[in-house]
Amino acid sequence: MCDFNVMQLNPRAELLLKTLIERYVADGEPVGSRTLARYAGIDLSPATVRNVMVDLEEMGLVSSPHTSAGRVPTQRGYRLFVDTLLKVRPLDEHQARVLREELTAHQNPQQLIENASHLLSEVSKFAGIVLVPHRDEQTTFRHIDFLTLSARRILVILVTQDGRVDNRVITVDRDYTQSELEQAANYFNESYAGKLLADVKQALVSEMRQVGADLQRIIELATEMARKAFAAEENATDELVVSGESNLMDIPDLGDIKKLRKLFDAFTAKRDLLHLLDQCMRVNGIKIFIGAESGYAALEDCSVVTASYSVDQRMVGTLGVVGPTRMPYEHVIPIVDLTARLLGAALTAQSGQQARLERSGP
Amino acid sequence: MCDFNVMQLNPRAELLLKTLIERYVADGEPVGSRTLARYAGIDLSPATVRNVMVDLEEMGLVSSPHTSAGRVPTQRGYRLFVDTLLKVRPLDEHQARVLREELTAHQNPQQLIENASHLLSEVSKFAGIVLVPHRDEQTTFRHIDFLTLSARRILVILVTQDGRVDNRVITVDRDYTQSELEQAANYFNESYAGKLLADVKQALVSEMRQVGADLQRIIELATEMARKAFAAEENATDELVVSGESNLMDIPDLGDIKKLRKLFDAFTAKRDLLHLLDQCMRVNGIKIFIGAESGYAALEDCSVVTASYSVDQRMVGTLGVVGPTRMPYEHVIPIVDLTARLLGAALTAQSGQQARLERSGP
DNA sequence: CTTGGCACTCTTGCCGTGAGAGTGCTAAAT
DNA sequence: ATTTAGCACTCTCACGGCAAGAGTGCCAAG
Repeated sequence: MCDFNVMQLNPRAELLLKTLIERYVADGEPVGSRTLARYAGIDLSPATVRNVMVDLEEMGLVSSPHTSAGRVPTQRGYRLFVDTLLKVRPLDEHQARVLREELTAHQNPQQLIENASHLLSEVSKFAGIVLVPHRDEQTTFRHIDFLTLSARRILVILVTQDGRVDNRVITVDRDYTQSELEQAANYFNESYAGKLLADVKQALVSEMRQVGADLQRIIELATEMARKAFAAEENATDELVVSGESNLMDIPDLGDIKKLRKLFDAFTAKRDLLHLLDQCMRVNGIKIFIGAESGYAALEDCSVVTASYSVDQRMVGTLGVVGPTRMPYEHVIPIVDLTARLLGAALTAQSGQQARLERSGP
Repeated sequence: MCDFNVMQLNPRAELLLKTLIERYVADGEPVGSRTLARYAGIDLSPATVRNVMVDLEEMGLVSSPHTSAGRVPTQRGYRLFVDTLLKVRPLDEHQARVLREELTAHQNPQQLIENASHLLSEVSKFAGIVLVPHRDEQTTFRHIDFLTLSARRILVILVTQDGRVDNRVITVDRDYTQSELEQAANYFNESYAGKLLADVKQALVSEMRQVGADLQRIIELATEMARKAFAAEENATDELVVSGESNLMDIPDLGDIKKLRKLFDAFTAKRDLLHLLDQCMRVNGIKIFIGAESGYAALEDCSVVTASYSVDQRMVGTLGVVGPTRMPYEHVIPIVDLTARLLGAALTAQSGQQARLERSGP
């Protein structure tokens, strides 16, 4: 009869829904027809407003907790609101300055990521999350070091082009001298610097057959270790940096300790969040998950506002804010948006400078 | 009149206090004279028990929340309990095995630390914490790498003897070629491997004056960078790894969201916890802070059970469990104790193997 | 020193009540 | 046809009283 996806509201109903959500987001209390009439700035009697309310209720945009309470927005109501009614406020100049000052290129990637997460939570007053996908396809090899820790345990330090440092211990089948290891590292660093990690692996496989006997030993060694190091790299869960979780404890909407607990467990487990953010990677611009839309039980009373950030026009990660469904979207959206831009810019500045340096280098 | 520190309880009072605490820890409800009489396994009437209770109450060991509730232990009651009445149960064999299997030497130090923290929370069902002090005096230099990220930003990778890898970006005053940087790194690695970080710094200062002109440049460069890297290292807050915070949300004693919030903020801020754990470093064996004894407001309704762990007979860090004051101490203590031993052993095994390896090395 | 008895206190849950808020409906007004 | 006023109705919430239950404190007897 009436298709919800293309449902049309008359301007008055829109205005009322909009102010209803604004009021509800502001005080967290069901809003009645009288207050709504007053705040909408329209000259209507409460009775008329009530008539509109039953329409909105039929459309599933609002609901009343009980007979004699006001109305609250439903999930679908929020959805329509953010999709069509929301006017994003320009970001408060003070907050914008804080973000701009803190997210400068004078930090290494890890620091930048953590900073972005921290700032998201600080400025939004909710929890900030930043996803850093570690993908072979996207990372280029820069430098490797092998250090013996004990008899057959070797510390491998892997540096990628963008300055990320990763290290892990691998166990090998026989003893190697430090000088063997150094030769292997040198070989790696000279042959493969600047190549994609994936290509490095490829190359290693084919090289195994072609190379002369003198190099054979070193390559063999390097391959064994690199295979292990890279294999681990491949399986490594993407990194998720979460900040300001405890902000969520002040939110009365999540007052129920059990909900909070589920949410915190989700932050610890990270799996669901990773998956969610991963989906956002493809989308350009802001993406908003309201309540259960995310599909994860732990987030059912939350909304997640995300944006992807790009380095050199290439999307490399996602960041966002997790807060209660009743959050000031018009406020949170520009925060997430600006943070994504700034983080992207800061990371781009680094990789850009670096690329330039290498093109003109020796 | 009566000195609380040397107060003597007759055996019966001791027994009653002990069972009172055991009961209270078990159900979290004030225990009355009737139940107490029953559980103490002693043949006394409730009335007699009540008489003892007033004595204990006068000594400040128990208190009643209101007239017609049973008694609950006070902080001082817990203190006396853990000091003199507590019989530590041997650790459940299953749990002990889990710990032993997980804390093996086949992990790098970072992994070991995180694992220990995770296990502490997993097994105790409270929050686990591990302090990893980064101290120049205790860390020995192993290896350094310099990589240019962009014009004047250099990525310094510092590896310490125990396999910890640290990296940071430093900004320098003029451009350096990669080969200059390599020379500098080589100089460092050959001259200072195995020395204490503190000594390395010392040496650098004096060396500046003695060295010939050809090396001068490199040393100058190296010094500049190392000074920055080490300076940062010095200021770096010690590392604190916290796990299983969300376990605390299930504890009804901390039901008050505000308390929980304070506690979580403490985990994030880490400052107070660091300080507390730092104090424990000096003490051998288990140390227990009950309620406000720690002196930090955030921990006022918590107890902290800690133990230091040692590498090669030298205490290098502290670990422990944060939980409600009403916790099963006899259960938590052996967990913390064993974890500290195992972590120490695992770390020692690595450094030991390594020391042996180096002595016999080239 | 221990015990039984008893009055007393305090919490907890329950119920009813009344005020307040807001609705839904209907009939009148525009 | 839309808007409005009026009114009965419903539901929540806070309050107070009340009875049951638990446990104490004290006293006097064993």
